[in-house]
Amino acid sequence: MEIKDTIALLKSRGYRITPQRVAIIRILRDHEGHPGAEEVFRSAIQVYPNISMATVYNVMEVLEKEGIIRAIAVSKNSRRYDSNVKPHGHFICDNCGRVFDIPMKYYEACMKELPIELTDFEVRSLELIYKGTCSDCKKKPL
Amino acid sequence: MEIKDTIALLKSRGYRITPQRVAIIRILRDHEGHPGAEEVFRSAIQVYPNISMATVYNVMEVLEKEGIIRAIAVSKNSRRYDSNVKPHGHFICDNCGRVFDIPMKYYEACMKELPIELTDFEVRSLELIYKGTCSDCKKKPL
DNA sequence: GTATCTGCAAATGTTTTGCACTCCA
DNA sequence: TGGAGTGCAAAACATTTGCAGATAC
Repeated sequence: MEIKDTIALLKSRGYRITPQRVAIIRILRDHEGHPGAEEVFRSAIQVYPNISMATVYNVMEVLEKEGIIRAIAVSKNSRRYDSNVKPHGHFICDNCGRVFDIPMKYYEACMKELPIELTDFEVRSLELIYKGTCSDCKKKPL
Repeated sequence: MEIKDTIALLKSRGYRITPQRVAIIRILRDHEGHPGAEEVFRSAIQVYPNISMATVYNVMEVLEKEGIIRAIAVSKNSRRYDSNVKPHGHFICDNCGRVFDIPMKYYEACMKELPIELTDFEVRSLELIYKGTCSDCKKKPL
């Protein structure tokens, strides 16, 4: 999604367009991988030296709630964000922590596979998470 | 798996069989749902009033490492444990936090669906996580 | 006997909160 | 101008760690 479309969406939902929010949206769009809050903060502070982690978390929460980004629970205490909200899976390397996108062929099928007794459930998201060791980490002896 | 088999397995891997470990294994076997560390602790303390959270975490880590249980990242700071290690997915209710087991028909297929550029990756686990609202929570107005 | 395990308390790291100030609409 | 948003510092929270003493084998 274009930055101006994201901003228009937020505006239409009653959010104020602050420079910090715009900066973070831009950072996420320009970021290659799957940054965590800390990483977003480090980029944001270059633009707004006074920005705080609280604001980063605040903005990320808004963006997630509005479906503009997706949060990935990588491990016990660390979440990463993905600005690609189209259905796909993730491979998380237990060693280096990097996150890789994986296609998700069976998305539609998985969305329909809730057993009968759970038909009243409302599914809002579906996550497919592979964990293991990436090829780079496999090469390193330790 | 039978309790005595679990114990035999741990013993064969060089772990000591302490009464705390046996108690926790028993608690997990008797537990219906998907308890968190706190819940396991509350049960364990009935049997061993001196047991500490550190021990619970220690035991859970051993059990997870040895493939006896599975950890599920429910949300930012909360993990649940599942003593059913056969491939299946989970539905997590965003409202009440309960975890429901979901069959996973495409497990084998998903395990094989890594794209060519990721063929050197070693997959150790696969998680399918549905999130949304369970039927009970949908009934309650708020 | 001794290396592993436990229990305690303190530390860690991430995320959240309270509150005064700021600034977008 | 007024209320949503920010920044700060402190709090909250689950989880981890260091270490002395206990204990399985």
